[in-house]
Amino acid sequence: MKSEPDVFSIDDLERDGETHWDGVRNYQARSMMRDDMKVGDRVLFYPSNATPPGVAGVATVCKEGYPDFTAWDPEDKHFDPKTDPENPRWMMVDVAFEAKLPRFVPLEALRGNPALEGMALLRRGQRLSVQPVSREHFEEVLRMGGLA
DNA sequence: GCCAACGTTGGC
DNA sequence: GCCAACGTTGGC
Repeated sequence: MKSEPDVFSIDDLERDGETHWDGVRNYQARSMMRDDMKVGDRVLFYPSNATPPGVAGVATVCKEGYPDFTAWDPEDKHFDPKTDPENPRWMMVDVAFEAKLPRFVPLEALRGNPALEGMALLRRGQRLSVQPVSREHFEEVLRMGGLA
């Protein structure tokens, strides 16, 4: 899962313990949070638009897909006037802090590791803020970061 | 700041 | 349903 560090960083997650992953307004990402993510699933926390971008830590899903109520709040940056509270369009999950990686793993290092070939994050033009990661790739990233 | 990639919108 | 215009993402 990607987050811009100016908006919400791994340190913010560590401080808060857990958070609503609100504000996602992309159907593919919405569907993954709604359909695929289960309590206990582990998440790589990726600061995007960072210098450098990369994987900073690990979180776990602690609440499964439910309506992103910020979509109905006209004051919210991600307000969507077209979503119907009776039939919510945007969903989110809650995630809990697990760990910071002892060593931050920059995007450049991910790209340089042949074991990560095929990872969705490394595809050209990949903009999805929520993406699947295979077990093998996940464990490889943890190894690179000095965990497990 | 640039720009490639890609999603969304809206006229037809 | 097509597709041009436009907006956003995000690495560099």
